[in-house]
Amino acid sequence: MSDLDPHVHQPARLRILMLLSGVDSADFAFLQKTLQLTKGNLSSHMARLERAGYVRVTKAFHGNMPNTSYRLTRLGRTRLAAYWKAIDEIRHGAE
Amino acid sequence: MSDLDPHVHQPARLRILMLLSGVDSADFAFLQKTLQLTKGNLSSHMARLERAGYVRVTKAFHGNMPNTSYRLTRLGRTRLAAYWKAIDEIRHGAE
DNA sequence: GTCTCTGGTTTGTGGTACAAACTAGTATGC
DNA sequence: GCATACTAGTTTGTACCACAAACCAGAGAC
Repeated sequence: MSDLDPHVHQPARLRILMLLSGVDSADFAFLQKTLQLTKGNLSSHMARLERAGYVRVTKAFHGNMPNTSYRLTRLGRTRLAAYWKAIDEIRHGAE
Repeated sequence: MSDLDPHVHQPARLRILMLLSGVDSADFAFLQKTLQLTKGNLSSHMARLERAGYVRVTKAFHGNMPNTSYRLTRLGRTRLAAYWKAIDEIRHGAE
């Protein structure tokens, strides 16, 4: 009975992870705009995902402007897949 | 973008609702045993689901022993279905 | 200069999941 | 009958966490 990873099982983070799983990399502004999260909220979710090792953060400057971008790690990808598997088990009664 | 109902989007409650969706009615002891929750935890989840109108509680006596049983309401059933729909949207990028 | 905008992080608060402690009553020794 | 243990739950306390508001720092506009 594989349990639902609490890092993934949270609406905002699930969306973040799904988005990242399709784009190779995305920056803070893009994530905030597409997911409609407040900056503070997004910031703390990303910090959490980073601490958990699910995303890698890259801070750089575009011209003079700071820019933070995120990419899913292999671990993050694995855990996301495992999450969907666990969801399917709950949904379809697998053991 | 239908959001994930927080009453449903919680591991224990999701399991409870899925279990109830398949059995017409189940009592406290059965839920506790099959879902491996502590009594306190199960009690508060059920109280929450009742307050939300997702389950109906029936208290009765079996012989001399008190017995509390739960059944999914129509609302609960609807919301559970909506939850899976919302999950699918996140999973498959529907709008 | 100073005002405002971009790009975030830190802080405070309210809500909540959880288990431990408790309550209420029932069966079981002895 | 009196205590001991078990059934069937509920209440309470704690620790965590999601969220937004407030904050910080630099950049461009005027």
